[in-house]
Formats: sequence, structure tokens, C-alpha cells
Amino acid sequence: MRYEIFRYVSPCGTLTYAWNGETCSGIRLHDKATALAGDNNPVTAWLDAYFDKKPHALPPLSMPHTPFQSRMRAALLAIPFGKTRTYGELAAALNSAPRAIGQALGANPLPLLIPCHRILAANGIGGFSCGLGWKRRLLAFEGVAVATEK
DNA sequence: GCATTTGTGGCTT
DNA sequence: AAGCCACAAATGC
Repeated sequence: MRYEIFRYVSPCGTLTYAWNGETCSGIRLHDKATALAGDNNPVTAWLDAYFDKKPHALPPLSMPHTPFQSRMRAALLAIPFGKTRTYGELAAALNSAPRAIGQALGANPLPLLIPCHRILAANGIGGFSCGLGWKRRLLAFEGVAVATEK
């Protein structure tokens, strides 16, 4: 399977994603030197819409590696724009445990497309797999005030 | 109140 | 099968 790394410049920074022509298999939130210029992929379209605060259907994503991530994905996608949930809430929704959620989210190969950045700790911002700075920027972009910051 | 510890539950490799 | 986790709630002080 051949895939290419594309680059997308967003208001929150530069990110790169792997697009094999059919599905998005992964996304990285740091610039990659070998990244190609972004093109009219569904992923780019989605990102464009997202950063324009417009609703848009997700591009074809490579299926999660585990069934639970599927549920998690659904739960995450259910979070409206600009809203956040806590790990505990999400855990309750998935009938799971907060730490497990963190683990699963951290291993999520598709951050941002699956809004894992909207998950905050009960009294903090929590963490982010691809750099906490991104999370803060994204939340700020969505107009979410993080309580923990001070 | 604040700091630390413990419990939890399951995901990832 | 063992380690790992981006939490949370409960104690101890």
C-alpha cells in the first residue's frame, strides 16, 4: 500500500497527514520536511472546513485498530464544536475507565479528525499525543477556555 | 485546603 | 500476558 504524506497549514500550525488516495491512515501534528503540498483531498477539505468553523463530513478514515476505538470515536464525534468533555465523562459514556480512555486516546492514530483534543481532565487540560501546544491552540480556536491554565 | 496516595479498568504492544 | 495511561476520587496532613 502506498501512501503519501501531505502537509496542511492551519491557523493553529502545520500538520501532516498520510493519504493513500482512499483513506486517511494517519495524521501528524508536526511539520514534516518530506510532506507534499496539500491538495484537494477529502482530508484537506475537511480540515479546511474545520478551520473555517463549518460542519463537514469526515473523510474516509482507516478504521480504528481496536473495536473500542470505534466506540470512542463515535463518542468523540458526538461532542459538539466548542464543547469539551472530561475523561471521566467519556469513560462513563463508554462504560470504561478514565485511564483507559487516556490510553486509547493517546494511541489514537487520527487525532484532530477524531476530536480527541476536546477531552480535558476533570481539573486540568490533560495531555495530547502530538504536542500539548496543539491542544491548547485548538481549544483556543474553538473558543474553549481551559480552566487549568493560569 | 493542598499534597499525596490509592483504586480503577481496560487498552496497547 | 505484562506493562502502560493524556484520570479521578478519597484520604492524610
